[in-house]
Amino acid sequence: MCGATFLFGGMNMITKPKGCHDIYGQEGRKWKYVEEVIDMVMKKYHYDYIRTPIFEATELFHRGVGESSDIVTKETYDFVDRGDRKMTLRPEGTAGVVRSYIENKMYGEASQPIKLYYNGTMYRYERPQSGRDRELTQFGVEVLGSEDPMVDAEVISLPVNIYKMLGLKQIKVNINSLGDMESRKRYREALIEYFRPHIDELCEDCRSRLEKNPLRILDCKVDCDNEIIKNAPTTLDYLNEASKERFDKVISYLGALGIEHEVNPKIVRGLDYYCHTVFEIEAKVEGFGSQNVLGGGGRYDGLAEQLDGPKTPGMGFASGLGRLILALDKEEIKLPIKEDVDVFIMYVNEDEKLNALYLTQELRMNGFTVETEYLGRGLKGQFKQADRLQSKYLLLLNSDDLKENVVTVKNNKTKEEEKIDLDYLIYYLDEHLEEEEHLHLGHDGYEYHEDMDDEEDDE
RNA sequence: GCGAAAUUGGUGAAGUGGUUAACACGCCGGAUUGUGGCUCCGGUAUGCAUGAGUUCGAUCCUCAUAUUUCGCCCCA
Repeated sequence: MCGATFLFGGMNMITKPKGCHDIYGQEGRKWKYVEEVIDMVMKKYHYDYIRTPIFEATELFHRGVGESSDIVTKETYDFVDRGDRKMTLRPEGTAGVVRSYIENKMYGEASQPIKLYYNGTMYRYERPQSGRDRELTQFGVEVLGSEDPMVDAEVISLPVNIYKMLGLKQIKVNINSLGDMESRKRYREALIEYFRPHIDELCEDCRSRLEKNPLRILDCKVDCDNEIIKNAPTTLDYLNEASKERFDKVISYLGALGIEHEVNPKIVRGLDYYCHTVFEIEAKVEGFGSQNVLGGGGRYDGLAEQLDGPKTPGMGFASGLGRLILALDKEEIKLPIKEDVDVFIMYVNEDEKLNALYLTQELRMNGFTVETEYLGRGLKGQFKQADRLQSKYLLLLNSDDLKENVVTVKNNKTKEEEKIDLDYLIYYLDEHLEEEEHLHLGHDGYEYHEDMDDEEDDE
């Protein structure tokens, strides 16, 4: 009694860190399901799973992601370890994967290009709000070693197809090209020249962006209706011939894949390593909030070299799992999550309990999902519990029956029950549960939603 | 980093400067001594985010802190 008061009333309860979440129960099942779909699609696209450390040397992110991005300059979780090494919890996935590619000399592997996918937590010290957490889960891919524009199209199609497969409908793909390094540099200079005379007409934030990251002025929300921004030169005006051709190919390949998209010159992306193709996928569903970018990515042909690796073209995307699930919720998409139990084993006395324990293991080892009683409840309570778990069959153990090597098996839907010989039990359950499976098959499993192939033109 | 709102049991919530803080759901028990899901009856134990202040007295008023939510910034 005192203990309870002490624990719950007296002390400050320890809570989860700001901007983090405990995911469990129905929410946990949703995450698990979505991750299963991701794994399945990645397998079909033949991407290899990679798992890199959650923390890396701080320098990796400064050299990789870039000094001008906010993510690195003021949003990282940094710490010094006991050996005085400067470490950082990864704020994004690409830098670590490319580091691993170089360190493990994957460029030397026989099978090229290297196609990798990851799914893991990232950390950013930000002010939390809807769709933005300090610990976030992202899945994504990196393709290293091919500069074929087809790769760009494939990488864009991947998240789009995952979203569609999950049933998401209201999404929009924005795509743009920054051009190669030369185009990008020329554009940046032109942009500064263009904005400099108008600097006083822009908002305060934009003034500070001018030298540091002028591309970002383009998607300023304060000034988005400002004529100066509307009339600013776009990246596309500054593409050289080769870059322009390349971009046209990406667009045409996307068309071949049936991926609806819009060329939006305002998409510039925040991370320094991008060149050529950049894209973002927005959730357009009502009431989603301001953090509506589900995923994005682009090409980063210079990154490997910047990290002291061989010059290697790269293309990737990252998508926020939390935001994806938020979008699924907002579109009220029911995921086919199965959580029901095949068999609930009921018992009352100690002798029956021993048999229950044995049978529980036996059935589990034979592939059934089995639950039993752990709290010493009476039969009434056990029936209730079995219903809560939506158990398909009930096993009632009875000392007298056990002497004759039989148990009562009750179909919890039809309420029919019969006594089954223990030696025959597994065969019996197998047969009866299989019938149930057939009924479910239409609703379960992964299937394309009808609108997957026929796109409407509502743009 | 800046701005706004919120925080009442296991859950959803109503409410008040003053003896026992509604109601509902859930859970546990009983009616039904080993066949439940309906119904009826009872129970759910010093619970109003944390800390300080004002007051004879605070869940309520004030301040601080934490967390959550929403927006800015930025991003997935």
